[in-house]
Amino acid sequence: MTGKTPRRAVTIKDVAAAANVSRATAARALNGYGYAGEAVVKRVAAAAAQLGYRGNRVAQALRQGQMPIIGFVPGDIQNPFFARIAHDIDGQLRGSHHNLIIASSEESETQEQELLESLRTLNLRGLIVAPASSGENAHLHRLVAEHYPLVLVDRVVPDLPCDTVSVDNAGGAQEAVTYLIRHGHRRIGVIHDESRIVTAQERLAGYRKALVDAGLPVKPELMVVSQSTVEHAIDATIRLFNQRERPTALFTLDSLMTTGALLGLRTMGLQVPQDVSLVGFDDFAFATFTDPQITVVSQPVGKIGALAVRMLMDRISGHDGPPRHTRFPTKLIVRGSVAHVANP
Amino acid sequence: MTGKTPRRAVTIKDVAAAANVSRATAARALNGYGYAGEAVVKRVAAAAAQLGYRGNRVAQALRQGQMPIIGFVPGDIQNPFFARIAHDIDGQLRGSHHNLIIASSEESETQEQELLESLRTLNLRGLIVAPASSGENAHLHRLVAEHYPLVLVDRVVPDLPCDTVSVDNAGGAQEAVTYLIRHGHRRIGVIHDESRIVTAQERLAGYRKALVDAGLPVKPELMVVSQSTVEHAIDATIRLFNQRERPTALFTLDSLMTTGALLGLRTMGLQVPQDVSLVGFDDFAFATFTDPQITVVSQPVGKIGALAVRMLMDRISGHDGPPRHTRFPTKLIVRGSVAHVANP
DNA sequence: ACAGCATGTGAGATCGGTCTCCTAGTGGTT
DNA sequence: AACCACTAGGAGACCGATCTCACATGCTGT
Repeated sequence: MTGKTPRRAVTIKDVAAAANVSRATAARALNGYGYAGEAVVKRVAAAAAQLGYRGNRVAQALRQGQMPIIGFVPGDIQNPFFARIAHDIDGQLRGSHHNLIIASSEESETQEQELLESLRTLNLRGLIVAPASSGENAHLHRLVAEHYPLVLVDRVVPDLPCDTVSVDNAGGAQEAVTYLIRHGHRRIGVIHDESRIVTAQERLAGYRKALVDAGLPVKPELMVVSQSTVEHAIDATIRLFNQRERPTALFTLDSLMTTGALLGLRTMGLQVPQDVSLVGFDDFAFATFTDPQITVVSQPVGKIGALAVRMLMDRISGHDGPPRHTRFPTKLIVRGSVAHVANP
Repeated sequence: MTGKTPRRAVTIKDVAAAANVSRATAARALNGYGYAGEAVVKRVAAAAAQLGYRGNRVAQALRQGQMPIIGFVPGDIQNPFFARIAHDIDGQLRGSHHNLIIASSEESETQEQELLESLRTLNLRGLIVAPASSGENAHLHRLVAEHYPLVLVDRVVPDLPCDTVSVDNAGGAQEAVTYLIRHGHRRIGVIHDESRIVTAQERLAGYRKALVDAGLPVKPELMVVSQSTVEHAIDATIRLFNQRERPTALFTLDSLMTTGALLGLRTMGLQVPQDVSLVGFDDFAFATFTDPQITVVSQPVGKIGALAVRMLMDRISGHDGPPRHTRFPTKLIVRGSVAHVANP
């Protein structure tokens, strides 16, 4: 060990020289295409093994026009929902000799744009994106226009002609709120975020529809805005329940907000479900951990990543049909956080 | 829209042609090195903007020998601890024009090997790894021997000469168990995994040391093995507490096991801290969520990723000193899950 | 007027593979 | 003996960007 080996990788040229053949022949022998004599194949393989040849995927990618990599741009990798999807994508990809590159947009539109731009120039095979915004999204439209393989997960952008995998947010929310109404609740609060994010919009729409269908008024004072973090949700909950006429029930739009609501209610000394009934969108590990356990709208998280990959691979291998949209149904999981209230 | 635009990217050749200069000049104008006339620079810039030129990072990478990407190989991206670190790495990397590629080893040694092999051939700038095993790790040794920039996080491999960022697992565990001993506990159970993973080994060593230092026996029947999942930890807890002479306290080696222990104890009808005192390694969102809140050994998670990136960047930019090892101290966060017991 | 220098630009090599095209040798057929 | 089919392997183009080198200006100083 002389200490500083300047780390020069073994190239196919080295292998060819060692096996005493040309680069072309070495490549043929290693990759098993075209004609290659048995003796030569053996010699080349031996030389490659001996030198520890590993090929250079960058060079291969340049020649072939793309990298055997697909990109995933979630809203936030720390969100267990996206972590799970990332995990599933990774699993589904394994074996197809593709790597996964994860780059979180941190729910920032501009960051998302930069990331997509950056990933595009890497010549990835395709992208799976959960767009941070439902707004303009010119960058996504551009990708689609270029026929760049793209699948949207969780968040659907209206009018963007590409494959999507999502869940029935409106339906799930509607079911949850209807369930509360059936238990006699009339003043049902909701914590939602500013709803640049499509899923939040859809869930809020479901909340509205449930009320309207039941002939109940949609009251602005029952709808408080919060960012999707535990801390902000705590504040929002306290604001909501500090009103003169309190809600008797609360619906939260994602698991972080559900957590925040729970903590906020506890801070205020309000008991679930005696004082307040609670239903949250999105099941989460600790919903069964509390006392009482929380009633939630659960999404089939485990199916989303796998299906997205299948759709993407389909596109990559040339499928050129019209955009396909899959919406998984949600399921109301009844636990113990909702109580009946009497109506005067 | 004819429908099928075969997506041919704009190359520098196109830009050069449009600006009526040579490729070399176009490159100079765009990258601002060497001489370039003002008028030409403008013309080229205009042409590039007009055509939507974006450069091809694969080609650049081939020419320059490496990709502006660093890789992160965590044990499990679904583990909030690693998700947080991934998030921090990403943040720290942003602005230095590097992308992050995350590829989870799923705690499998062979998968880790394949991933590293695969990432190596992508000519990444460097790697941040949390090795799945403390065993042989020939693949890691090979990387180090090749002077491939490598930083280990969370899990230190003995004798591997590379930079590491970890926490004081032994010390933290020792502090936790000593804390239990001071509260009068003599039969202290521990749930640990098979400990291929270094952190688990170190934490278990801390448990042992605390007992030995206090002159207490280390009893095998108080140490149960469980995989690091909630489900397995529930089983392990039940096994542990089904013994004739029950432990009065329990120490768990990570947050998933703490969760499992809590659920297991609840199933058995045992109250924390009245029947059993509990301390967990690693703080987690829901430790403050339970009643009582859980006393834990917390790690400075937020510092690990950022420091790892700084160390890695340092190596990438040529630093060639001896391996540096940072161990962050842990902190015992006292909440309400430990009670005093009287000793006969 | 001409050397000497700073400046601007193009031709072509290069990175490490892949792949097309071409040549050469072998064996079989007529 | 002439021809063809087929196998084996080499030469060199190519992917897209960068960079060295050479060349062509125009300007200054003597």
